[in-house]
Amino acid sequence: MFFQAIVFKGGAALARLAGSNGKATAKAIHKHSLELIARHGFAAVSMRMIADAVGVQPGALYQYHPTKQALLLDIMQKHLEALLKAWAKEKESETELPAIEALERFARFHIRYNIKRPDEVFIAYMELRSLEPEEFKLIEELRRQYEDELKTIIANGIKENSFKVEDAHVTAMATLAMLTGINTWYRTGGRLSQKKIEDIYVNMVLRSVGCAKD
Amino acid sequence: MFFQAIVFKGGAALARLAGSNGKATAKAIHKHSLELIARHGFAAVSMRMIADAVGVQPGALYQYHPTKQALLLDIMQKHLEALLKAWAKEKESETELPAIEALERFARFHIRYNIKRPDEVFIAYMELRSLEPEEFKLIEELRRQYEDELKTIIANGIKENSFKVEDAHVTAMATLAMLTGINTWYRTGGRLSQKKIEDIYVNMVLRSVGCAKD
DNA sequence: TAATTAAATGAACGTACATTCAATTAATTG
DNA sequence: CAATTAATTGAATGTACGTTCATTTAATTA
Repeated sequence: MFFQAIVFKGGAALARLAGSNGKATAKAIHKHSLELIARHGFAAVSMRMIADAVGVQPGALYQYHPTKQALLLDIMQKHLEALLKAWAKEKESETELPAIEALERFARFHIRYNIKRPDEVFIAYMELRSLEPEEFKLIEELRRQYEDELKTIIANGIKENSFKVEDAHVTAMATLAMLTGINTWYRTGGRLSQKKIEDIYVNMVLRSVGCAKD
Repeated sequence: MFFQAIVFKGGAALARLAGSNGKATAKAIHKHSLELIARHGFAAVSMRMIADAVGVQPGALYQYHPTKQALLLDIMQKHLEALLKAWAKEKESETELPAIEALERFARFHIRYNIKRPDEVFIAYMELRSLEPEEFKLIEELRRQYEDELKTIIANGIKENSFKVEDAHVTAMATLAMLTGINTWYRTGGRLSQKKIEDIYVNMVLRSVGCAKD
């Protein structure tokens, strides 16, 4: 007993001496698993890899999430809820905008938000298949809520005769795919400024619904 | 020896009796791994799962691909090469089309081709990260070739003054993202016919480059 | 400070993984 | 049909996986 207590120093303390953090805060786990899962995919990331990145033993992770899957669900859910909340806040400034301006505002919001959180966006789209049916339903519902925001804007534009569009749902899906696709090629410090890219996309979106800006 | 030969019947024969195929043709392996990888992701699919689907023992797969990764590379490479070949054939009918018509032709081709091969498209996009750097370069080069086809069409449209577009590259990326995104929501037998969907998207694409059709 | 609760460790469990290989079976060829 | 080559099996190898847990360490509370 006595000897053991002296000889086997606490692993966290040793890890800290070796440069690791050794503090498995929920925030640190979230941050590191986000990066690892975005880079390698959920199935290719092990709890050991996450633990290493956090600077902790694998077992410590189970203080925060009961399973590996629960960790993934947490990442996706937090992302989508934050996205919805951010959009709700954006909306509340001016509630009754004409459809054209509402669409532009949505497009700019979506681009900015997604460019700032490429890992979350990628995971929320790519790892749906790693969820259990029940978890999947939960995430799909949040995603649907967000898509509905755009669908409503487009439907309003049709009603107002601002947009010449055949189908609000298909148009919303096409628009979202286009906007979200920025993440596949955009890198900070590239040829074009973020503002410039934003303008190009907004222009394309507005034109594609039949209301050219220029 | 003698007894063994009688008692332990060839596994392939037994599998065949049990309803499985037991013939690991390259085609069968390709087909089943395509489906499995598209559904579960490369990292989540084991050689055992593929072997089961084909109706064969895992070891038999190694007659056709030296590693699991080589199998993935084969799927992606075959897909992109077939895509490029199909587009080359589509082009050869009428070589010097006006940019507007060339863009419409490309859009329709892309939609049709991708809707017919959702698994290949999904894998070629999603599993890039599962490749080694050298393999990645190979696939990226094929993808770049395809993207360049659209970029050239758009650049020609700018030269001809048919398109009002700020940046050929960004416009090409945005257009491809929009078109490819159909696969995320399209299901055969849905509310809209394939022709209708095609028309809606072509309309949006043409409008987005500043040349409305109607 | 003492008692209590929370967090982290290190080692282990059983399972599944990609891959290999000698032996067997099937297919091809002369 | 005999000889040869190719394909497949079944079993094994070593590794890594998610998760558990008694024990130790740290943090909180009284």
